[in-house]
Amino acid sequence: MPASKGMPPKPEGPGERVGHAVEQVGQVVEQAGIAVGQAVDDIGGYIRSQRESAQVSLRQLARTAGVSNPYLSQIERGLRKPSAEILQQIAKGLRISAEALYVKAGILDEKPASDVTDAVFADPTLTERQKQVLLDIYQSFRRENDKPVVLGPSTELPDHEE
Amino acid sequence: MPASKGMPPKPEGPGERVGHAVEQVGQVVEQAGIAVGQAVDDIGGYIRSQRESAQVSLRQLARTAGVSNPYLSQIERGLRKPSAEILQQIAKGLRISAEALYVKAGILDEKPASDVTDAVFADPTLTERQKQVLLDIYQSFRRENDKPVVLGPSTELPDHEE
DNA sequence: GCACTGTGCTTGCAACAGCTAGCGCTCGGG
DNA sequence: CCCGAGCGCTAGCTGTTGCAAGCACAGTGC
Repeated sequence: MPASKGMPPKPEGPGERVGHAVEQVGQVVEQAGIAVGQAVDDIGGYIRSQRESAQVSLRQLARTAGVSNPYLSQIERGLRKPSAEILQQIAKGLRISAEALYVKAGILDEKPASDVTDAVFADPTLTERQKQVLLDIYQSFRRENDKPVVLGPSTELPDHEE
Repeated sequence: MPASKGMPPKPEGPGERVGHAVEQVGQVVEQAGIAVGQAVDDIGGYIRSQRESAQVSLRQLARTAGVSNPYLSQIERGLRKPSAEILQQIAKGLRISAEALYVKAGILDEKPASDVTDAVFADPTLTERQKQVLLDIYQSFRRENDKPVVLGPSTELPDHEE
């Protein structure tokens, strides 16, 4: 495999034997990359999965997050270890909480689990109607997540358009 | 004042007039340092005050925290900006929560005292974006409850009295 | 064919984080 | 006096982070 800049070459080699060899080398390299990513608690893979489920390109996220797109690419592939400030910016671009990324990056402990329904009912700052509305939305979100992946993008697209 | 390494020289100059001038220059320098520290939300000053109230020397804290003592000195004086990992180590040495230092450093928002927020963040059945949407609605409901006149007294006043 | 726009990635570099080696100073003991 | 232990800090160095410039590739329209 020749050293090429930019996109990796297509696996369509000139001959089948060469092509098979190229594919095997590529798999070894990919597995090494995955091992590196997992060694840092896979924050890069998590960012990529969030980005893909939001159907946003790497460049678009880099722009909304305010980081360079090569650097975001390196982060997603586990080649670099971003600071908390960068994670904060990426979270802003993904419209998720920075805390979620901090937990994945290992700089913040995951909060103990507690029940949303009980907490909403017990909250003294909400009216009863507001509690019901919140819980209706909560339940509909959970129903969406119980459905097959086919229904996932259809709910995500309206948010993406906003 | 000659350029000296290590500790600053004692203000006991050879003459009173010289001594007074040295003190005034020293105060100006100190005030400039304080301004720099405040520009980064005074995480350095906060660490120093925690260390002093624990009656621990800079070297002792550096040792228990596992960071170099010159670096801890620079952090306290606002000359360097520590990463979250270093803050985590310093928090361990001070026996305080890392979250407290993250908040001071500006990489973590101070948590609203709410069980609902915790519960939503911890819920494994929601995606990160759904969590954020739910919490945005929750916060806007609470803001509405701060202005009962807007939504009409018939729904708000009974709950408000409770 | 071409040019254009978009995609994700490579490469090299500057700035910064964090460290080591060492400084001057204070204090206490011999 | 000396020495040792402790104090906080300076200066120089190395490795890492985050970036800009640029690459190859894919898709679209003329």
